[in-house]
Formats: sequence, C-alpha cells, structure tokens
Amino acid sequence: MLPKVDVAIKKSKKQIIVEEAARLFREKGFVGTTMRDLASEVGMEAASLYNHIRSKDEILIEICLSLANTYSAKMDEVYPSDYTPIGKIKKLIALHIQINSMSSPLATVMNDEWRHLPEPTKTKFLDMRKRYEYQFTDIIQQGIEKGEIKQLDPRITLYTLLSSVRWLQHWYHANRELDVKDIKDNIMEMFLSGLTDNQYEWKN
Amino acid sequence: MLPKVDVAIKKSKKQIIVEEAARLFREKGFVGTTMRDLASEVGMEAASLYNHIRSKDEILIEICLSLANTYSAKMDEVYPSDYTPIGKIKKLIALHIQINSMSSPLATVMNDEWRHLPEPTKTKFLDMRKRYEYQFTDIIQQGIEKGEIKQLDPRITLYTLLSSVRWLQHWYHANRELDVKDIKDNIMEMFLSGLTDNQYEWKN
DNA sequence: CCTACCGATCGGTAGG
DNA sequence: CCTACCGATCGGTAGG
Repeated sequence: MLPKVDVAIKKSKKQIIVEEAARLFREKGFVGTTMRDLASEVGMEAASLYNHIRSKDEILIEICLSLANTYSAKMDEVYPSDYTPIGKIKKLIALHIQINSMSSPLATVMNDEWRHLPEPTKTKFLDMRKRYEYQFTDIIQQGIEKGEIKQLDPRITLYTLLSSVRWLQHWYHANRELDVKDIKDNIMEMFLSGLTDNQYEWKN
Repeated sequence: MLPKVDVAIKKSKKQIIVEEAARLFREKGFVGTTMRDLASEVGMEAASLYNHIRSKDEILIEICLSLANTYSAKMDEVYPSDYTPIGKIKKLIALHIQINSMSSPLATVMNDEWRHLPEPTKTKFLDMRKRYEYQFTDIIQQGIEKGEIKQLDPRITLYTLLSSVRWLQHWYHANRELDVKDIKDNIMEMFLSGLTDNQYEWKN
C-alpha cells in the first residue's frame, strides 16, 4: 500500500512540473526557459527537478507526443466512420478549436516548439503529423468527389483550415467574454458558407 | 567619394547578416541561434559580426519593425481608401498571402519571435499590431453594417482571417508547384463564399 | 529535496 | 576582420 501512495505522489509532482513547464515554454519558448526558471516556479532547486524528470527534453517530448496522440486517436475514430466528409471535417475542426482554446499552453507548445524535439522523437512526431494530414486531405478529397465541397485544392484547403484556428491558443485565455460555442459557430459558418451573403457579388 | 563607397559596402554586409540571421531564426528560433552559428554561416568569426551590428537583439528589432512597417503602411493606404469593405479585406489578405509566401524567413521571424524583442521595442511593436488589428476590425464592422458581410463577430473573423494564411510561411518554400495566384484564388474563394456549394445543407 | 559544483557555451569586449 | 578572452549562465551530476 505504501509504495502505491509514493508512486501516486511522485506522478502528481511530475504532472505539476510538466504543466508549469508548458506555461513557461509558451511564454518564453523552450530554449528561452531555464531549468532554474522552472524550479523556482514549482518551488524547488533546479537540481531537485531531476528526481521527477529525466531531462528538459523529456518534458517537451511528453507534451508534444501526448497531444499528437490525442489528435491521432480522434482521426482514427473519425476517418473510417459513417459521417459524410463535411461531417468529419466538422468533428475534426471542433477538436482543434477545443484543444486550442481550452487545453491551454499544451497546444502552443506542441505547435511552436516541436522543432526542438530531440531525435528520434522529432521524426516520429513529424511522421504522425504527416499521417494525420494525409488522412485529413483524403477526407477533403472525398468531399470534393461527392460534390459536397467545391473544386478547391485539397492541400490549400487543409492547411488553411488547420491554420485558421491557431489564434485561439494565444487569445482565449485573456478574453473570456466569448465562449467556445460562439467561437465554433462563427468559424464553422465562415468556412462552410463564407463571409458574404450569397447574393453579394464579390468577384472582380 | 571614398567614404560613400565604404558606407555602401558596410550596409550591404549588414543586409547579408540580417537575412542569414532571419533564416537561422526561422530554423532554430531566436534564442536557439547563436552568434557563432550566424558568424560561420556568413563566413567570419563571431566577434567580427559586431563591426556590422550592435547586438543580437538589434537584428531581431530590424526584422520585426521593418515588416511591421510594411503592414502598417499598407493599412494606412487601404483603410481610408474608396474600396468597399470587402475590397479592402481582399487587398489586405492579398498582402498577407504575398508576404507569408514570398518574403521568406522574415514573416516567420516576426510572427514567432517578436516576444523576444527587448523593451521598449516590444511595447512599440505590440502597439503597432494593436492599431493594425483595430483598423482591420473596423473594416469588418463596416462590412457588416453595409450588409456586405454576414453577422459574424468581427474579432473572431479578423483573427481567423489573419491566422489562416500563416501556414504559407512554413510551406511554400518547399513546394513550388502551386503559384501564389492559385493559392490566393483558393483562399479568397474559401473565405468569401465558403467550402460548400450553396445548395448543400450543412447545418445539423 | 538540497548544497556544491561540473564542463560547455553563451553574448559580447579589448586590442590590434 | 581576427585572436584572446570575459563574466554569466546553461543543463545536468555527485553525494548526501
């Protein structure tokens, strides 16, 4: 019984360290954050951190891979499902919006600091991302073939979609007036039927 | 005459250093790039760099402010112009697409590394950005009031628009098959009239 | 979890 | 533009 409790306490401390690290990495970047910064934030000496984590790199690995797994798991659920392509895209974008606006610093760290991952983790991470993007592109392609989506370049469409919700990670935490549902509704409306009313002639 | 030539040569070398620095900052981040990295890339010793630049910070300041000025100048031209709100938005988005897809590492550095600017430049930079965003939001608001743009939240719309073209900075240089015009056409189409054909019922 | 400390490396300067 | 070098600070270890 006692060892179990010990393990539980240790795990919890590690979680605190990783979460605080994510906050600092978002604020100052991975390279710009020192182990002494992190230590003072969690209330210990820098050397003591190493009783809970193996290295600074390990923290980044943990953050990036756990979030990458969340995305991959959702994709593996949605991709082979019975939703229409548009339905699948809506499910996936909803996940991106939710993660970027709620799961706080983790999303920023994965998005902005993955390039500092040590090998071979960096390659693994990029492979996961490549697979995710491939599946997403395929969904868009299917939507085009079914006539649900216009004749657009699937890759341009994919990257524009994924990119467009990233601002939430820098913004939401300072502005709580708008809730996630409003944001989601606005963004979905923009993407699915556009900025303009249909009768408006915008082409030059 | 001779001093003039001297000045010209010096300026040119400084430009080379700044451009190479931008490339390295994009690849490894501002903090992760050392003056020794930069020196070896431009073919001199680290100490020699300081004959051309005052500090590492100065390089970042130069990159961020020059690009911020480009955006502000365009805004000050477009904002009071006679275009309709949608016309103004198209002009501005076209600039963002062009800068993100062509002016290479500069855009990435401004977007991703501005938080490492020293004060008071950081405050100045953020003030410029705030003003830019305010003007852009106002254009969207006017579009809504004129009935050109749907009833969307202007800030959500703004951030989604600006965010959505950022992927170009990481992507375009490795993939030259698509030219800027195609990309622009696809993105404008997505934003202005949406992903779906109008007859398609996408709401749940 | 701390004290004490390490080798390496950082941005930058002195002096030529 | 280089050699020589600086004080500071980095991630991490030893040993308790």
